[in-house]
Formats: sequence, C-alpha cells, structure tokens
Amino acid sequence: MERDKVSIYRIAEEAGVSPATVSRVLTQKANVSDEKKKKVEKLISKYHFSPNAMARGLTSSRSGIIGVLIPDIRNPFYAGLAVECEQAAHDRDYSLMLSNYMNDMELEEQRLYKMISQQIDALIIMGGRVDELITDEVYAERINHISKLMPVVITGKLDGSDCYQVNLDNSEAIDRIMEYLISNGHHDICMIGGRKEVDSTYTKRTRYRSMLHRHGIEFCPDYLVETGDYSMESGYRGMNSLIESTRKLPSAVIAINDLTALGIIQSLREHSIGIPEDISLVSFDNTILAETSVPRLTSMDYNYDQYGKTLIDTALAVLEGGKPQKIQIIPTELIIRDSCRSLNKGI
Amino acid sequence: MERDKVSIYRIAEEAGVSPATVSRVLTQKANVSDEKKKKVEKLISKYHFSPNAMARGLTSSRSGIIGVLIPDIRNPFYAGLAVECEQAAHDRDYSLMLSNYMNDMELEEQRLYKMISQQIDALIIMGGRVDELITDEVYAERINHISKLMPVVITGKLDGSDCYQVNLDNSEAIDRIMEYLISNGHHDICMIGGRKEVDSTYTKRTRYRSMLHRHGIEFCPDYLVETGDYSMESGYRGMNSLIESTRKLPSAVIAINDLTALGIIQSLREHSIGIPEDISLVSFDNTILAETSVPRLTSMDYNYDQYGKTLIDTALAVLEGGKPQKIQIIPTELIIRDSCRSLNKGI
DNA sequence: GTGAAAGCGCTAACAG
DNA sequence: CTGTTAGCGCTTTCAC
Repeated sequence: MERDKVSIYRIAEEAGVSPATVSRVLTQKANVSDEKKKKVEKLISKYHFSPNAMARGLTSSRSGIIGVLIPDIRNPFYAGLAVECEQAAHDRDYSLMLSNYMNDMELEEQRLYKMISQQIDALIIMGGRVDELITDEVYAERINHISKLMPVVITGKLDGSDCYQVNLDNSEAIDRIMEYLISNGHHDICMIGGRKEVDSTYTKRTRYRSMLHRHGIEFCPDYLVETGDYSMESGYRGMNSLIESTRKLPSAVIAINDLTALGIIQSLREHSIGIPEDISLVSFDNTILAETSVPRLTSMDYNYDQYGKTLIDTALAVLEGGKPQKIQIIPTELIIRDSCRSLNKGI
Repeated sequence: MERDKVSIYRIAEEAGVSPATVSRVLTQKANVSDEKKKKVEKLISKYHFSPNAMARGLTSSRSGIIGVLIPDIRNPFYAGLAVECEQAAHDRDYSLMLSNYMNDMELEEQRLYKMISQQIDALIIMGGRVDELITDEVYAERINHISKLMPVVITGKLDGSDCYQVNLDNSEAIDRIMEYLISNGHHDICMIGGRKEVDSTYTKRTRYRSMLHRHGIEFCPDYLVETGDYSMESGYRGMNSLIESTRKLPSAVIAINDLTALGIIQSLREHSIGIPEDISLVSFDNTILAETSVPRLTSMDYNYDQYGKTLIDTALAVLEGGKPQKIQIIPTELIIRDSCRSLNKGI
C-alpha cells in the first residue's frame, strides 16, 4: 500500500519556495508574504495536505494525543464521559486514545505502556484503582513515576501521588438524595449496591448515616446492603436478599447506580412490589438507562459536559506549564422522573 | 514538563554498544550476540524503556494506530463493537483511535482528516453514510481517495468504492426472526422503526415481505411502520400511532433495534397491553438493553467477537499487502428471552 | 555480529 | 521576509 508522498518538500517545490516557508504557513507562527502564502495554501488544499503528525511530534516532542484509561466503555457512565472528553479534546485540537482495561490489572498495565510508547502527551485515568479507598502503594508509585513524564489526571483519588483529581461531588449527591426522600416523607430508606472499599461508595454510606442521624432517624444495619459490585445482577441479588431477610420493607431504596437500580426493579417486579406505589427508587449517574427503564428513574445527574472539559483542560493546563488546582469538584443535580412518590398528605 | 530522556542512544552508551545494536534487539530482526543482547535487555527493563513510536513511525511510515470512525459510542451496539475491535487490535499490537462523529457530516470530515494527519495505518468506518442504500457520490469519491492511501474497511456498503466490507447477515437475521414468530403461530406481524434509505433496514423490510409471501400471509401496509430513525422515542411514537390507527393489533412486533423496542415497551405499557401476553416483541442487536429491560427482550445477536476481529484483521491484511475478500458476512443468532409467547396449542 | 551514517518529515534557530 | 541547516529518535543499508 503506497502512502501518499505529499510532504512540505513537494509543496515547497511546486510553490517555488523553501520547505521552511511551507512550515511557516502551516504553523502560522511567523510572517510570510501574502503572495507566497496564497500559493502555498492553494497547494495545501489542492492535495488536502496535512502535516505528518509523527514528524511534527518528533521535533516538538508532542503527539497531540491524550490517553484515556477507562474501565469499560460499554458502561453508559463511561461512554458518556468519554464523549465529553473527546469533544473537549478536539476543541483544543487534540486527539483522544481510549483504552479499556476491563478491570484487569494486567491489561491496564499493558495498555498504559502501549499508550506511553505511542507518546501520549497526557494521561487520564478513570475508575479502577484510582477509585479505591485504600491506595495500592505499588500502583501509586508507578503512577507517580508516570506523572513525572506527563500530566496525569484521575477521576478518583490516589494517596501520596502527584496526580490531579477531578471528582464528582459525591457528598452533595447523597445529601441531596437523602433530603429529597426525607422531605417526601420517607424514613425507612435503604441503600443497595457497591463495595465498601470504593472511595465514592464509602463517602455515600458515611453521609447516608450522618443524614439519617441529622434527621433523627435510627440507622438500621439491614438497610445498608453491600453487594460487592455495581452490576445489574448485584441489584437483583441485593434486593432479593433484603426482601427475604427483613421484616419491614423500606419505603425508599437508593441504588448505588442506574445499572444496580435496574436489577432492583427486576427483583421488585418479581415480588409484585410496585414502583413507586409501594417502594420509591432513586439512583446515581443518570445514564441513558435511567431514561429507558420502566418506570423512568429519578437519578442523580452530574455535569458531564463540565466533567469531561475539566479533565481535558486540567491535563492540557499542566502540559503547558500551568498549575491548576490539585482537586476539582463537579456539581450534581437530581433529575426527577417517575420512580419516587411522596408520602406526605396522602398524595 | 520534562519528557523522559531515555532513548536508544542512552541505552547504547550505558551498554557499551552502538545504537544500531539496541535497535536490533528491539526489533528482533537481526542477530545480536547473547552477551550484548542481555546487557541491552537489562537496561531496557531497568528504564521501562519503550521506543518512541513517532520516531519509529517516521522511518517505517507506520504509526501502529488504526482509526475508527463511529457514530456514537454511547450507543450500546457500537460500544460493544468498539471493545471487540480494540481487543483484536491489541492482539496484533496495534492501538485504536476512536472518533465519534455524532451523525454530523462536517464533524465526520474533520475527525477523519485529523486521524489521517495522525498517520493512522488503516481506517474503519461504521454506520452513517456507509449504511445508506443510495451512496452519496461525493462521499464515495472522497473515501475512494483515502482508500488509495490506506486500507478502508466499512460496516456497510459504498457503491463504486474500493472499500472492504464486513457486514452483518441482515437477510438471515430477519429470516430467522420471521421463522421464529411464524412457527410460534404469529401471523399478524408488524415491523416498527428505521428509515427506508438505510441499507440494512431496506433489506429487512424486503425480506419481511417476501417471508410473509412465502408463508401465505398477506402483507398489510399498516404493519410496516416507518419512523425515520432508530431512537427509543421513535419506537414509542411508532407504536402509539399504530395503536391509534389500526383496527386490529398485531400479535407480534419486530423492533428495528433494542432501543426502539424500549420505546415500544413504554407505549404498550401506557396502553396496558401486556408483553408477551397480548403482544410479542422481538428486536435486533442484542445489546445490554435487551438484557436489562423488563421483560427481557428476545433479540437477534451477532457474533460481535468475530465482527470486531474481522474488521481489524481485514484492515491489517490489506495493509500487509494481502487480498482479503471484498465482502465478508457475520453470522447471527436469535437469543430467546421473555418477550415472545407461542400462539400454538393454547400455551 | 556490529558500528557508522543516511534519512524518514517536520520545526526551529541562524543567517542573510 | 526567507532560505539553509541541524537535529528530533529510530531503522536500515553498507562496510568492516
């Protein structure tokens, strides 16, 4: 397969100028006479020429590519975020290189080093080990090493590392959900799903308890259902076990995310428990699943647009020598749909 | 931000050999004495060194990146396919560069040329204009031009172009669904969703009619509901209009994809029509939505693994000078879940 | 088996 | 304002 042999030399020759001049009109960094500029631009558009990014990168030691390490793009949460990142990157004339690591540590490492050898200019790490409550020290050290080579921005936390963090406001998220439920007359509130070693889940559970306390509601251990993960199946399992084990069903259930909520819906349906007539359901992430489920889910939305943009902008700011804030927080907003009802005044 | 300055020169110096020798152990293409080889390998792993892909690419005119133009990664169908492609690419030691074009022609062009300037080695185009029944000639010409520079593999068709095609077996897919429904006693079968100018939809509709004919079932125009797109909302709209306009409801509905099926479910629910008690529902694509919906959808699955692998392998085969088949077909399999019932023997 | 040297396409001094 | 020149880091002849 023959590559196109158009280069600045070819353009230069046909335009009767030097390669440097062509480069100058390409980079727009130096002045070129109108006459030559026009000639060159004509050739450029004639050949649909765009400079070889590898050659360019060799001199500038910039590839124009931002690497993104992502758990699984099939998860609607990450898919949405990835799209926003791509948008933000392209706005700044950068390309994105996505790598799914499928929660496989070995795969993560492989893909990471592959991206580094592709000379990515910056790295964004989502989920996985940067979400753990207790940082893996070996991992932190490795990431630290990388963050000496390029900007590293993560969506979670990594103790003792130099990474920049952009985090969802998990505290605000759970507080708002609790306030919403309580103000609608719910007292028996249950929380299903997740793994306690995950930072965001830990935060949610802690605030859940303190919100109960603040409103004078006694904490019931049965109502905090650990399932170990974030899948639909885990929601199904968690809800089933709650129904079987408890004497008194809660009036409201908080699912750790939309996928888990779908499993909860399935369990409730099989037990002929109506949503929201018998039990109200809220969840986190406001993915497409919240919109497509029956009933449509009331779910905690984040400003995904801002999230993606902040991730990219932070990486590029560091790349350009800036000093953005080490931790930035993305705001939340509860999207109210059809899965919750009010217990007040018999509505 | 300082890049790591480790290069083959540094390795060479420390190992007391020439840069060429380091290159030789890196590429494994020439013989190097065991002694020197070991020395070099030690340094390589000491520094976690991996050669600069841009420099390498400059000489080999290969970037090791395959570009993928995709409509929207948030669509579970494309997300699943992208994951398979990534897997297949990494197995061959290639990276993937994904670009979402959001069904925006202008964006598609921008991202395409951006990827070309990033020196992608091959291009895979999914959906969008390569799915159109009637090829846009200007577009075909552009793609043709690109396919002179690099292998281009598409998931649809493009008349008069040199692209390689990897297609789902849409004929088999609709045939199997029709046979399944008819063998379960369904005669009044309706098909909802899509746009007739889309190649795969056109095929499905044509075969739908000929299957009816073959089984001596009269074609009812009301039962072919064009909605113009593939969204959930379109299914909702299509089903609503069918319910309002027809005297006799069908016993089975075929949705053009899972998303459309979800809209149909919502419409049926609002009309208190039970699935599958009153109406059976089948759809295409077998995405995660088929598994997470209530009831779980009977849906046409494709061998996504093979699909992704074939896409990548075809591109790389062409790149290496091979001559794969111009058109390759991916088989289908109906996954039976809870959304259809049999009308036979009063089951 | 191994080193020296040229060159991939581009940018960035450096002269003029 | 513009041409010449020297690399960027790697692979690949070509001698030895």
